[in-house]
Formats: sequence, structure tokens, C-alpha cells
Amino acid sequence: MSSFKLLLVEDDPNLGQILNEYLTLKGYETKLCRDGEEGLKTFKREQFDLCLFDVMLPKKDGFSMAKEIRKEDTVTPIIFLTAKSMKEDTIEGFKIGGDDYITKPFSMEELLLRIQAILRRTAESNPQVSDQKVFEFGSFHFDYDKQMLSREGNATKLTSKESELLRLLCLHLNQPLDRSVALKIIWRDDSYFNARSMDVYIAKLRKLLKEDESIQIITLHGSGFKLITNA
Amino acid sequence: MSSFKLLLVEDDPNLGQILNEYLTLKGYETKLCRDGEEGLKTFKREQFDLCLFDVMLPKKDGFSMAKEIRKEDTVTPIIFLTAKSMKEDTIEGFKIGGDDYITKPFSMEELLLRIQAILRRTAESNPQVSDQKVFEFGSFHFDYDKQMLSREGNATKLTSKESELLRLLCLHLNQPLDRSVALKIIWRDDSYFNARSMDVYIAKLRKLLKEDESIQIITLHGSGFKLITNA
DNA sequence: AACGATGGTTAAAACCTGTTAAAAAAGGTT
DNA sequence: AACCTTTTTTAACAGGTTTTAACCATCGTT
Repeated sequence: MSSFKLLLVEDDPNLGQILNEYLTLKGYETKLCRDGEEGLKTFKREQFDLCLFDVMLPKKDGFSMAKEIRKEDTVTPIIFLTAKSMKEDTIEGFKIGGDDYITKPFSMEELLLRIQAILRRTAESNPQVSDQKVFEFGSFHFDYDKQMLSREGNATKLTSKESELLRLLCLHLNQPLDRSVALKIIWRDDSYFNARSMDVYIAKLRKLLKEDESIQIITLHGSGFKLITNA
Repeated sequence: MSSFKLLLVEDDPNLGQILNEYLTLKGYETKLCRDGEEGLKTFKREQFDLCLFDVMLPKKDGFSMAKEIRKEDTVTPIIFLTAKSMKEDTIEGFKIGGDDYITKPFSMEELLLRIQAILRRTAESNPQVSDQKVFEFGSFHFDYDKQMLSREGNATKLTSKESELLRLLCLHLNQPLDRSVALKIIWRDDSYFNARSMDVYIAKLRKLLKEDESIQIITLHGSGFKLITNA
């Protein structure tokens, strides 16, 4: 699953642009924000694989952003950038749940290596990045690449959105799939209309899956869905 | 939460002992080796959750150890300790597949936080969430995944919140369930309104459970509830 | 007994999801 | 391009779930 998406929040226009260009060049998809509020809003709307926050920022500092993010999301790695190398700061950063702490000035190469070290580790446990293509659940066989769902010989062609959603549900089989995670991954952003669209697709999948009673999509009100099987 | 096991390899007897004592005090199980060969042998013989290697060591330096380990094991996190802060060294460490790099002198607290940051991340990939999904109490059968409560053939569909709360009560069957624990787990925070909401759900569950006289939700005034059975 | 704090109960309000169909957008074909 | 087909989004309404609010009952303390 292609490139990782990074959220950069840096108010210094020079450094921001350099970071952006360098990381883009290295194959990452990046989004650059200029202040903390903008950064947080962007984080909530889109799906990122890693965050790179300057500590001192206008409107909302990097630590405050991290604190807010960690209330809901303990997974996405956060790296702090800072001008000062004060020890209390470093410690504060880790206490909040940061993953690394880099003091300016730093070399781009070191930054890149630290990013890679963290992503290497998270990629393994991140179901979103799994490359599983074929799924078996209940009496169904689902081929994500071919967009085919079959059962007892007869096969149905799925649309792209149906496949994407069913794939995510399958990757989380018997585990919750968060609404906003699915929206961010499949629809690229979590908005009211996309949410309604997703509900329509859940209905379509339920219709397709109802042939097998042992398979169900359970609603987790206010948070998401769960594909369950009791085979 | 079972404790993590760390492999320390440090030739300086002073630092070695300090590290050992400090990390043991912090609840880790540790193994201290004095040189690289001993360290590697120990690593191969036992299972560790994280390695802490001094770079400059007798017999075999930290980088060489890491290289050998990474031939077979790309998972176990490795942190390097070093006296010099030479950039090439840092970069070398990451290239080998290290996870972090700490320059002496460092504070114990910072080291601890870096260890925790890494372990928190690796611990998540452990599926130690094999929680109970199906419960039997009195004459009831409760399937948490399906959100179904059944008794003598007839089944009731529960809502998400009802299921969450009943699950917590079942997990504490005949034991107290603390209000604020339940609130933090299900409602994500313990506030006045959430508390009132929870009371509403306790009432709903009581209504559902009253068919079986041997089952009751007892109020522990000021502290919580207890699901009891006197079958 | 009286008071404040906590919990029980109920119903309405606010919010979220299910469902269906039409509108819009995207993709194929001639 | 113009047409048709399929997919996706938008809209509207119907339901269900959760929270809020108000009022009452009970508990624990003074």
C-alpha cells in the first residue's frame, strides 16, 4: 500500500517548505500546516500515518495538539521538533505520548531515519496497511482485487466503494471499525455527506451478506461498525 | 500487565548497575551483560522485549550485535547508548535497524520515557485482547459481539451502550464494578451527565434482567454496581 | 428529623443510523 | 461529442439510540 502520509505543522515558512520538499522527494505524501489549530483540524479530517509537530507554534503549541490527539488516538506516531533542547521539554513530550523528539538544528537525514524507524514498526501492526487481497468469512469468499464476492458457486461483482468498505471490515473481522477511520481511508475525509454515503454502502453490504445468517454487520452506535462471524 | 524483559549490555560497571537498578525499580525484568559476545549469547538463549546496547563494548560492539540480531529478528526494538554524539554514528545506528539512539549523558527519566514509547507501540501488536465475548449468568445467555441477550429461547437485541455496560458487569460478576471505571471505559470520561446517562442504562438493564429473580444489579451507593447471582 | 448528595424513573430533546429514491458524476461505446 | 450504463452522492423521511432534564426516592451524615 503505497506511500505514507505525514502531517507537518511548522510555522517557520523556510523550514516548513524545506521539510515539505525533502519528504515529498523521499516519497512521502505530506500536508503542511502553519499553526496548531489548522493542524488539529486537518488531523481530524484526514488520515495520517505520522505527525511531525513543531513545539512552539502560533494558536496552539505542539504539545497541546498532541494532548488532544491522544485523547482519541493513541496510535498515530508523533515526533516533536524543537529549537531548545531543554530536558523538561523532552520529558514532557514523551509523557504526552510522543514517539520521538528532535532538536533543531538537525540533519534531514537523521530526521528521515527516525521517521523510517517509527514507520517500520507501526506498519507491521497497522491493519490499514495490510496487503491482504483475499478474504474468507462465513461461507463467503471475497477477492478484493477482482472485486468479487462469492458464495456457493454464485459470484457477485462489487463496486469499488463496496469493495473498499468490505475490505476494511474484513481486516477488522470481529473487531470494531471506526467510522472516521473508514471515512478517512476510503473517502479521504470525514464529513457529513461522506458519512451518509458510507451508511448507504453499509446497507448495500448488509443486503449482500444476509444470505449467510452467521455473518452480520453490527452497528456500534456513535463509533462505527463490526463485521462478526460465529462460524 | 506482565512485565517486560530488557536486555542491557553495558561494560561500564557503574552505569550498568545504575541502569539495572533503576529499570528493575521501574518494574522491568532486566538482564545485564558486560560485553557484546555475552550479550549476543544471552539474546539467543532468552526472549526479550527490548534491547539497550552500549555502542562501544569489549569483544563485540553494539552495532555488530544489532547487525547479527537483525539477520534473524527484525522485530525486537534496539536502543543504542553512546558517549559520542557523532552524527555518522547516529545514522549508522538507524541504518542497522535500531529504534532509538541516546547520547550520554542522559537522564534516567528520559531513557525510561523512550523505552516506554517504544514498548507501548510494540505491545499493541500483541493480541492480548482475547477478551470474553459470551457470558452465561443465571438463565441468561449474553453475546457481546452480537449484542444479543437471550433467555429460554427468546432473544432481545441490545443497543451498543447496553451491551458495553452489561459486558462490564458480567466481567465483574459478583464483584463490584466501580462507577468511574465504567464511565471511563464506556463513556470515555467521568462527568456529571455521563454518570446520569449510565444510571439510565442501569435502569434499562434491570428491566431486561428482571425476568430472572436470581439475577440482580445491586447498587453500591457512592461507588458503583454489582451484578449478582444466587443460583 | 433535616439536609445534601447520590441514585431511580420517566419522557422529551438531540443526535445518529437505516432506507429508499432521485440527482449527479463517472465510465464506456458508438 | 452524444448516448447509455453504472457508480456514487445527495436528499428526505423514518427509526432507533443516547443524552438531557426534571422530579422523586433513598442513603448517609449531622
